[in-house]
Order: sequence, then structure tokens, then C-alpha cells
Amino acid sequence: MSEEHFKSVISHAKEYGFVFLSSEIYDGLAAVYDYGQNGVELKKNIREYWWKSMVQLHENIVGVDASIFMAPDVWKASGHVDGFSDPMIDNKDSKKRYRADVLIEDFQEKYRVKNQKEITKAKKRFGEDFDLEQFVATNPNIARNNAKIEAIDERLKEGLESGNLHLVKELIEELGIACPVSGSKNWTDVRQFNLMYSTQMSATDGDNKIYLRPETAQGIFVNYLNVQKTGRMKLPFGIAQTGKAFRNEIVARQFIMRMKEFEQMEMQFFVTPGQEMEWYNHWKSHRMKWHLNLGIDKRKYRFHDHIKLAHYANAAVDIEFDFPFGFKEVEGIHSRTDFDLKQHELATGKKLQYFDHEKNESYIPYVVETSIGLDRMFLVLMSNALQTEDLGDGQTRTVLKLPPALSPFQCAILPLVKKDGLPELAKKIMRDLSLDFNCYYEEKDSIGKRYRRQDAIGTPICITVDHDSVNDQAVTIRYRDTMNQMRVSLSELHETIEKEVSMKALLKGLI
RNA sequence: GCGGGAGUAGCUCAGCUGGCCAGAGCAUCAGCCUUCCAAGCUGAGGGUCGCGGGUUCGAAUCCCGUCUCCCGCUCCA
Repeated sequence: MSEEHFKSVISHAKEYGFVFLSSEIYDGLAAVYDYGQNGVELKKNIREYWWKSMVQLHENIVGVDASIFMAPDVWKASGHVDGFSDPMIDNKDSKKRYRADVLIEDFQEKYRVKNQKEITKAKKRFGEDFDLEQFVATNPNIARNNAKIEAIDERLKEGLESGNLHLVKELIEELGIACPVSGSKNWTDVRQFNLMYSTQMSATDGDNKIYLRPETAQGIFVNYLNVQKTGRMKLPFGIAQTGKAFRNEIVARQFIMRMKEFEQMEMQFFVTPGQEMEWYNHWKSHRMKWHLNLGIDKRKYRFHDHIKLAHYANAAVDIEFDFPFGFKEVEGIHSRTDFDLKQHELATGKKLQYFDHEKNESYIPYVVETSIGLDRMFLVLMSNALQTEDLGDGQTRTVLKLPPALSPFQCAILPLVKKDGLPELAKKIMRDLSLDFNCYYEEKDSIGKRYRRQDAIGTPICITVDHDSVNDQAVTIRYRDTMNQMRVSLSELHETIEKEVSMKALLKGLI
């Protein structure tokens, strides 16, 4: 796939009512998108596939729908207030952006390297008699370097903790830190980038800042005990949730890949400490199965283990998809340990422990999280499904080969012509099928044209009502992917369609 | 935030050495045709050429400003 393909996905998404730029008539709002009449159906179906696979098919997983607003202290406890606000600085010449604290830490590293050299040298000199501890404690060069490192640490800390970011810039200037790319010391001011959006709680202005959640997970953690007790849940059990989350990305682009407002589908699985790796591996393979069950080429998927872990995790892996712009993360599976619950226990003083009757003891459960971006999954399906087929003779066909159960419409009902009672019969068929499937009705234009229009929005089955239908009570079914046709009697129509396009048929692949 | 590209009809664009157009194809709508794989015929609607200002007798076209989108730099679902 390519950038070209990506562009065609974006324009196809707009042209056929899947995704529109937010506030488009006002020139748009960057990195915010709206789902159109077809997009909302696809998105809803993805959500439903996820929800049913997680909640309906697992007796020990239940759902919640927590609010987007939460007590501000939740985000202090979770580490989002401090952990996700980075001081950034730009080099004006190279146009590169750096985290100011990382720049300074890299500078400190030079002294550490120097110390290491001293040690290596001394080792050679003293040979067998070398006493590392004594050498480090007494060598004046090492002491001087360590003092410098510490002094820098202190000043960096002072700047960051007081919020006086100009102190951090001063430090960078004083140390003479140069941009690794341009080599220049021409820096912008240090600026704070905050991950979380905030608004105020009360109608009148004042100091009552409240955040828009940057992840849905915390809504699960703060309700974990409510659910566990009222639902009489026993470990291991999971709580699932889908919902909007908000992140103020420094740069949010690539269509719906990185949006400021996006939807997550998360499941937090609570387990007995010590069993977390077992469950981590279980969910890792189970989630991949969910993806591959959609019929997508498995070469387009891969796992990517995190080397650098988030502050709350002890193991993390991404499920990546080969987007038109390369392999990128769609879903993350994290072993979050007891970090979150412990933090909330500390912050609130409320016991968030689980009493294990078998062990006859209380403990904070460990958590394994699966977290998938609904919008990213939408993009996975769109970019995987959109194809231009060469039919020979210079003829092409644009077709959206979505998994049938997830398509905006499961079938289209098309009277061959707009008279002779065909529309009436078609509408009668439509009324019956609409109880189970989202159906599209269309009587305009030639039948071929209508087939192509359905191809473009991914409708897997077209049902054509012709003159014979009135007499033989049968219709022609035309398949999107093969363009093959088949005569089916009205009495068998429902069953035939259901086998191919129902959510049930899709879910069967998971069990 | 910085740099680069772009902005004319729903879509793709032409027009941009300032004055014959505000246009083409597709799409849309109405009617005819009654067709099992798009592009048959007739007609219709739709744009203050991103926005503001300037130069000029005259600006889509030249100048200045501004906004927005796209790409790159950081982070992530």
C-alpha cells in the first residue's frame, strides 16, 4: 500500500458518506472528524463486534459506561497530570523538537561516559588489584563529574517542579547544549505540552478545573469495586467499556489515525497477582484472533513489543496493522500491575482490595488491559477493504470489501425496473428483511450502476427483483466480492442472507 | 510551534502573460427509455473563484495580510 492509496481512502471516505472533516463549512477543525451516514453504521458495527466478542461471549466480563468527567484527583492519582505534560523545546535552525528534560539528561550522560572511561583506564592500570568501589569513591575526576550531574539534576528539578520553564531554558543555554542535528544553540523557549484537555465544572468561572478523560480505563478502575461487589464478580473477571477520550496531541494528523477526540474500546481484566503474565499472553493471542477473524491477511498484522514501558506497565505489546503509511499501532495490550488500583487506594484511603476466599486473604488484583482505538480499527477496515479491481477491457470496479457483518448495509434491494409492480414487491421484501438487517432500497438508474454504487459502500449482497419474481416468488442474489449471481426463492432468502452477513456468523469464528 | 505544498460547482480539475465568458467531465434533480454489472436521450439546478485589503477603468488572474487543510519534526489508542 502507499500514500496514493491512503489518499484514495480519505477521499472515498468522504465521497461516500463515511467520514467528514469536523465543522467543514467553517473551514474545518484540525484533527477532528465526523462520521457520516455510512461511517456511523460501520463504526457502530465494529463496536458491536467488539462488545459482543468481549462481553457477550465471556461470562466473566461485564460492561460499564463511565462518564467523561471525573474527579480531578483521579488524574493526579493515575499519573496523567504529571506524567503526560512534557516540557518541549525547538531548535530554530534544524526545526527539530526535543523534550527539554531529555536534552539535559543526554548532556549529563556525557559525564557518565567520562566516568566510565576513567574506570576502564584505571582497570588497565591496576590490573588484578583494582577495587571499583574504592576507585569511584576516591577519584577526583569522577567526584567532579558526579557533582556536575547532581547540580544539573537539582536545577532541572527546580525548574520542572516550580513550573518556571524559563529556568530550564537557562540551564540549557548555560550548559551550552547544542542541537544534535544543526549543531546550533538557537533555541525557542521551553513550552509545556499538556496531554489532557480541561474545562471548568461550574457555570461561573473560577478555580474548578476539570479534565476530559484521556483514557476510559480510569472510569473502570474507580468503579471496579462497585462492579465487583454488586455483580458478585470473582477473580479473574473483566470490565469492558467503549467511549470517547480526548488527548491534546502535539501533532495529531494522518486522517482519523490520530484525533484529538477519539473512541476507545477497553477491557480491564482483574487477576490474582502472579497470574498476570499468563493472562497477558492469553489476551495477546485472543485479541489477535479477533482481528484475524475479520478475514484480513495475517501478513498485515504483527505484534510489537514495547521496550520502553509506560509508567503503569510491566509488559506491553502493540498489535500493529500495515496501514498505507506503514505498520502502526491499532491496539495495545498492557500488563498494568496493581499500579492504578494502588494509586487510587493511596489517594482516597479507601480499601480497593479483593477478598480471595480460597486463599483467605485480601489483595489488590493485578490488571491486564486490552485497549483498541475504534477509529483506528475503522481505518484498518477502510484501508484494507478499498480496492480497485481490473475487470479487463480497461474496465475497473471500485469495491469496498468489508467484512459483511460490519458493512453499513448488509443488503440492497433493487427492483430491476421502476414499474410493473416490481418496486411494490421489492418494498415488501425490504420490510421483512429490515427487522434483521440494515437494507438499502434503490430504484433509480440501470441495475449495473446500482450494483457499483453498492460495491462502493461495501454492501455484500444485492437482491434484484425482476419480472419473474412476481410469478415464481424468487429473486436474484448478487455477491459483492465475486459478482456471481444466484436465484433464491423468497422463502429461503432470509436464511441465505443471514448465513453470509450476520454478526452471529462472524462471531462463530471466535468460539 | 517551525518549514514545505494547496485552496475555483458535491467530486476531479481547466482558466492564472489582468478585459469573450466563471467553464469542462463526472455527480445531482426532473422527464423519456425498461435495461442483470457504471458512463443512452432531453432539460434543469448549483460557485460572492478560502477570507480581507490594495493596485487598476477593470482582479479567479498582480501585490500584501489572514484563515484553513495536507505533508515533515514529537507522542500515542
